[in-house]
Order: sequence, then structure tokens, then C-alpha cells
Amino acid sequence: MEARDFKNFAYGHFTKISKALASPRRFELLDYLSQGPKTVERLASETHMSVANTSQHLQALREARLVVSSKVKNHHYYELADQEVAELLHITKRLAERRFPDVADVRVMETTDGGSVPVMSTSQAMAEVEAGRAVLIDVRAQDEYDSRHLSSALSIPLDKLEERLAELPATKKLITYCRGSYCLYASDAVRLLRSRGFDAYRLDEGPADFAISRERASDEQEDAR
Amino acid sequence: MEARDFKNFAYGHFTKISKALASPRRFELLDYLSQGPKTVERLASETHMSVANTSQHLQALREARLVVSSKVKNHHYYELADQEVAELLHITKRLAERRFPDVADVRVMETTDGGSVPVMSTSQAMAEVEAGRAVLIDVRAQDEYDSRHLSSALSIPLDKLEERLAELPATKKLITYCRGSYCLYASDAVRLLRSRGFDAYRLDEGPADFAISRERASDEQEDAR
DNA sequence: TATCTATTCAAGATAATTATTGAATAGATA
DNA sequence: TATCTATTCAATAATTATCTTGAATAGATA
Repeated sequence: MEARDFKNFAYGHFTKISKALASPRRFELLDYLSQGPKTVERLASETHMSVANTSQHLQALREARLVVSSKVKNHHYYELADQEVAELLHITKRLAERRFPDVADVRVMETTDGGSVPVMSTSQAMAEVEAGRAVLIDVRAQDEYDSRHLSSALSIPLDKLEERLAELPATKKLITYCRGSYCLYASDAVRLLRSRGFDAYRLDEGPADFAISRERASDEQEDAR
Repeated sequence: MEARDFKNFAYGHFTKISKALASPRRFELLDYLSQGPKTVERLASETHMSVANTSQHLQALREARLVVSSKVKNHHYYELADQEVAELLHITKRLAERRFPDVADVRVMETTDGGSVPVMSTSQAMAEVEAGRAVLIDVRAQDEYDSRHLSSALSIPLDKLEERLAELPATKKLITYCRGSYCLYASDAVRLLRSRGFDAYRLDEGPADFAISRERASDEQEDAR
């Protein structure tokens, strides 16, 4: 193989990955998939795309080997092919926030509802929970919770929150979380809870982001040995 | 701002980053830029692109805020806007190798010349150097060495290697490195050195990759505190 | 001032990507 | 077997990206 062919081969493959992430629709699909496996129809309705278009984008993601699919009954489930895909999303978002400060500003504005929704970091939240002063509430859909959730978190999907208020301790902090820093569910939950007198907060990340920080930490412990 | 507008805003910005990485030419430009600042003409000749096309791609990278430029005399120097860009390249490559095993196979085949060029990891190399059994040789261009290099490495650009053989210790291992795992310079150097009787090896990464591993390690030490 | 050099800009042809529509398929369920 | 459901495929039109060519610019140098 000639040197130039080798470079074309390598860069061609690298950009298969980046091309797959280069469409806002596909980026969003991957973002949802980082919460766990989902069917085409579910992804279509969550992203407000047509089913055909969703399917087409999923084909593109599969060609780039970022997702894999499996069949259960007559549903096709798609999921991330590798946890490193979630890491790539994470780093791309972080770089976007660094290079376009507006992005972070708008995120904070929107997810805190202009400052009225207090935010807590995961480490702070963990400390509160361990000290018995707070309870974690996962407000995502049940299957997303089942797929992965923060330890000790309760599952109360946002649309069930109002009818299940009685289950919540009035004397503790309630710390909600959802898919990640750009998801508004936890902010909606905090607003509802605060309007009912609870001391509510939201996390600044979701289980996928948290898993990445954890993994990086353990990678490094291995490297250090 | 409506919830949908917020998502479009956020995903639109995330994909500005990915779109910039989605062309093999631009990916290659960034890869060269991770070795240090370079002029348009230099980048054009290294990537075998026309100057106009190179400039156009650099504009695109600047729009995506992945590079910044500065002017010295009548040369425009471009450089990475953030070290995290190099990290994004690194992770994209790693994921491409995981998902497309051929990429790693071809890389190993090409950079070891079918197995005849022995490869060493950076940690192994560092240990050999510290024990006084090996010398590190940076075979990249002088300005790339000046921009950043592994500590204790000698600078001997590949095209000067033959005339400077007398400077090299015949009793130690010679460990060469270049831009990274996909760069062939170090392999060429090893072939030359071995043909003259030296005990030569190449590193499996370059200074940019090495810096990323280091940074990750120190990030995690901070997190642990 | 004239000229040279490095870079950018503008226009155009070609190719690739996207969303939409409607048809096709494959596997359940009745 | 017939029907239903979830998904994919195929064709189209609209948009966007790419490379080439040649002209324009801005700053050095003579």
C-alpha cells in the first residue's frame, strides 16, 4: 500500500465516525440512545422526526458502526455499539461549550428557568444523599431508569410525579435528574416540586455523563499501576 | 426560547464541531496542526492540496472555532484553538480502530513494515531511557520539535538522519518517534538505523497523544481530591 | 513606486446529504 | 389465510459541500 493510500484509508475511516455525528438529527438520536436501547418509533416520536427519516438516519449510524440493532418480536431495538460513542458525544459537547460560550449560557438559562431552578453537582448530591439529607429522583422514562441509573435513585417518571408526591419525604432535599445537562425534564420536575413546597434541585448531568467521569477515573487508576 | 428551539440551538452548535471534523482533508489538517502552528503553504504541501483549497478548509475550521490564526510578516500561522481539539481527534481515531478493526490492522502492517519495525510503548521507552539503556530521537521537522517534544529527546529530522549517524550511541537502543501512530517517518527512520546496525525501535504514539494521556491522568488526580 | 509573495475571495461544475412521499417487506396476530 | 404493525426501501427535490480556476488583496521587499 502506498503512503498516500494508507492515509486516505485511515482518514477515510476516521471521518466515517465524524460524518455520522455531523447531522444535528443523528447527534440527537445518539444522545437519546445513550440512555439505553430504543425502537425506531420511539426515537422518531422523541425527536419529532418521521419514522422513515429516523430509520434512514439509523441506517447511517449503523453504517458508521456507532449503533447496533436487534429484533424482539417485530420491534427493532437500536443501541449504542460502544460506550465510547457516549464519550465522544460528551467531549464534543464540552468542546462546543468551551468554544461557543453562548451555548453554555443558553443551557444554564434554559435549564434553570432563568435562575429559579437550583442546580447541584453529582458529587455534592452524593454527599447529601449519603448524609441522609437528600433523596435522588430519576424522572426519565421507566425503561431508561431500568437500563442504567444512579445508585439509590428512585424512579418517578415526570408524567407520574404529580400523582406520586405523597411518596416523597417533605423534610429532605429532593434532587432530580434526567438525561443530561441539556434535558429539561429535571427542571420541569423541580418547578413542580417547588410549587408544592419541596426543597428541590436538579443535577447538572445524567447517568451517561456520570458513567464517563467514573470510567475516566478508573482508567487512570489502571494507568497508574 | 421554546424547548425545540433550545434543542436546535444546542445540537446545531454541537454539530458545528463534528461537521468540521467530517472531511478527511480537514481531519488531516487538524492532525498536522496538533504538532504545532503552521502556515497555509506548509499545510498545503504536506497534505498535497492546492493552497486555495487548504485555505478554504482552514476558513471552515476557523468558523467552527477549532483553529485560530495569527500573522507574522506576511505569513499566516494557523494553530489549534484548544488542546481539547487534539483530544477529540485522539478519541475519534481510537473509536474508529475499535469499530473498524481493519484500521488498526492496516496501521500496524504499514507502520511496522509488515512486522520488521519493532514498536515500543511510551512508558516502556521512558523506563529504558531512565535506566540509561536507550536514547529517544524525534525525527519530525525542527519546528515541530521546538513546539513540543518528549523530555530528553534529541531532534534529528528524518532528512538529516543519515548525515548525523555519527552522533548516535552504538551501544544503546535508539527509540524514534514522529507525529503519531499513523505517521510513517519513525518507521522509515528505524529501517535506516537498522540497516546501519543500530538497535532501533519506534514509539506507538506522538507527543500530542502522549500529552493527552498525561492530561487525563492529572484531571483524574484533581477529581479524586 | 513597482514588484513579489502569501493568502483569500468568487464563480462554477460536480457530487453528496437531507427530508418527504409512498410503496414494499417481514413478522406477528386474528 | 388475511390482516395489521413496525420498519425499511426507492425515488425525488432541495440543500449543502467540495474542488478547481483565476482574480483580488495586503503586506513585504527591491
